[in-house]
Amino acid sequence: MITIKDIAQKTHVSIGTVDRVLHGRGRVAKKTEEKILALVKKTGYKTNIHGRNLVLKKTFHFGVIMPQIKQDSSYWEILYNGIEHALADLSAFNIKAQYFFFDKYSEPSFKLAASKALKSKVSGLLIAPVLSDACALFVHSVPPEIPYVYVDSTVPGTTPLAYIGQDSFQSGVCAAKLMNLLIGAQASVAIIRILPADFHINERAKGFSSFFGKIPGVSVHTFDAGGGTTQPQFVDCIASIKASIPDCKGFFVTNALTHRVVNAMQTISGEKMRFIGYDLVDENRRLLSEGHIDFIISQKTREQGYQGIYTLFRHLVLKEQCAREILMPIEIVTAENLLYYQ
Amino acid sequence: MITIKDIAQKTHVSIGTVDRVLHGRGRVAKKTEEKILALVKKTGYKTNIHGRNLVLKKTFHFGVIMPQIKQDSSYWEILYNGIEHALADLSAFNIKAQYFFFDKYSEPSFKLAASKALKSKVSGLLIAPVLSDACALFVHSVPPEIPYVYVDSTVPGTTPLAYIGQDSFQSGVCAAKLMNLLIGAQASVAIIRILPADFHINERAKGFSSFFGKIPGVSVHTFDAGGGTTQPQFVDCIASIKASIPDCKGFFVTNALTHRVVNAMQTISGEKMRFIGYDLVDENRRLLSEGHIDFIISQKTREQGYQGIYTLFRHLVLKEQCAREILMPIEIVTAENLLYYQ
DNA sequence: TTTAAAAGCGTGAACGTTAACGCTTCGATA
DNA sequence: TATCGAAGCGTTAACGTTCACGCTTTTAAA
Repeated sequence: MITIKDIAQKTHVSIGTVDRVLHGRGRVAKKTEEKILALVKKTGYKTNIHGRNLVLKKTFHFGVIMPQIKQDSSYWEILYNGIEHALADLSAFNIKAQYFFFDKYSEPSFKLAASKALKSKVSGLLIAPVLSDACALFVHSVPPEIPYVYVDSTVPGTTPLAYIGQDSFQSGVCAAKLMNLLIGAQASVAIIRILPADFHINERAKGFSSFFGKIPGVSVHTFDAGGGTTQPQFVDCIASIKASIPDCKGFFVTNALTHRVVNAMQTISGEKMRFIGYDLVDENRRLLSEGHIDFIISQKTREQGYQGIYTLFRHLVLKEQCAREILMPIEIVTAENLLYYQ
Repeated sequence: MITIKDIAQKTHVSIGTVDRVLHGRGRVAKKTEEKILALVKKTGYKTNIHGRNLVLKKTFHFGVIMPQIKQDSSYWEILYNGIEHALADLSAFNIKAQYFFFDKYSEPSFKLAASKALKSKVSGLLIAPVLSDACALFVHSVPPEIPYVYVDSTVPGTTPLAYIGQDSFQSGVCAAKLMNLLIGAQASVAIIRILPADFHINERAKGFSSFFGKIPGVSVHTFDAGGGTTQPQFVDCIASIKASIPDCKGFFVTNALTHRVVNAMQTISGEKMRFIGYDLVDENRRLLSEGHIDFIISQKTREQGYQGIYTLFRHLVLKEQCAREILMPIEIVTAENLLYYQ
């Protein structure tokens, strides 16, 4: 392995000079600098991470700004687990994560969490920008030396270090293909959007509809339901939806609250219905394994958290380049392969 | 962070003594040793990986014993990619992999590769034991200080450090569920086992059959085809299979050679057939995206390679405990979500 | 020409761990 | 009573990198 010492010897300077060049700390003659950089390039010198970490023994503070873990049926716990897993894998390096949770239905709550994060002198940020407007405002106040990575969604007009997410539209297409297999070529199917509908929810619904646009025998109806209502109210809502399309054979629920729709449906009628929904939260897992949900589309939320932290690590600790966009596979989960997801 | 120096100071000995205790190099009084170990436990001392690696600057040689990359329609290239990816992620550590490829249809070839691996003084082995008998024989000659990890399959009666693989039976069950959706409740379906059939191939077929055992309307027929034959011969073979079950609506091919069956079928008749097969090799990807294959079951082969190397790393470099068995998810891939798999 | 500042570069200590080497002390054997 | 070896422990250099500090040389201003 080639070291700073090697570079120094071959260019007839000291390691201090090489170090200054490598870190752009100036105070080096142009000719010397060029000579050194040329050799660095030629030899493919890469700084030894152990030497560096030993002397820097610097603790990196990563700030994580995300919704409260228990929101969306504890969907966010999956992201949290992925983050913690990455931190464990990187325990050889001194990395500390500090969480700043917010209420995904409250912009002030986001602002509070975000400003707290900035104040605690983090060296990088991992953000789940579900409140995109508030987030856009916030990231413009983030100093340029602090990189931020988005998971789950992205925010137009901002410049994150990376975005790690999903192709929501295509996941809807994928769900539609499966639904088509389940209900056949002649039927009606309902899309349930749980309010408040965010970017993903709309994209998923669009993707789903677009697939059936090519299947003339199937008609798609889109409905909205209030996710925050009590279960009796929710049941009423679902009941009226069902009443409005008598030949409905399947439901596509565009977020993790799939289980609420299924449970509501079970109290309404014993009729066999097909359900496709999102995210492997506990209640959905149960209904899937018992055969009440047919398919769950999973977006590798855990992996998103893992990759998010790893991206910050690569950039800040290893000082490496990293991909600007990582799109996660659209995972199809059913009773028969559920066991091996987590 | 607590260091050896801290331990030494608090126990009133030198760092040399602490080091000897930590490495069991003896030459330490029992009382001193106990005192040190107690403090180590109490403080939760963990050796700093950077300090260690700096001084040891030891290069770890991992040996990889696996089939030739191009066998099974280049299936093994996927494993190879996963291995290389892990090595890249671990480039901060001095790890070199040396590959020992063998012909999966030749035991002597395996023996040759394996003995070469042993001779090159590797500190750990990653083995794809597709030739399980030859492998069983071999691993008994591996000195106990050299750990070995299995990927793809395992070998009964041996003691690997870990096994990273798949639940073949359940993947067959999963395939059957999808096939059932594709062909409906009244039909015949064929299982094609490509010879020579290995452990996985048989398990997949069994899992598939077991699912349809509960569906009286569907009859399952199992056939063997020679994978090594020329394409005209192969076409004849498939043609005779088709002729023997006139109401056959779907084919389940138990390995990566799915594309050969599909291609053969296309030359025989234009009739619409359903296909479910294994592994995302290039030719299968193409047929999947063009709609000629309905589903591909993928076993995260890439991830297996990655995890295999990472397990050796954790054990040899970090000296950490690791899981004895890692089972990969059974991934369902179809035209609509293919794009995001690699 | 003298003086001061700036440019350019080298030195050395520190980070935590490892392991070879060497120094005491003590009991046993000659 | 010497001599020897073993037991027990400490010392030290080395790994590669970083950066504060200080030294010499050049340049510019007085």
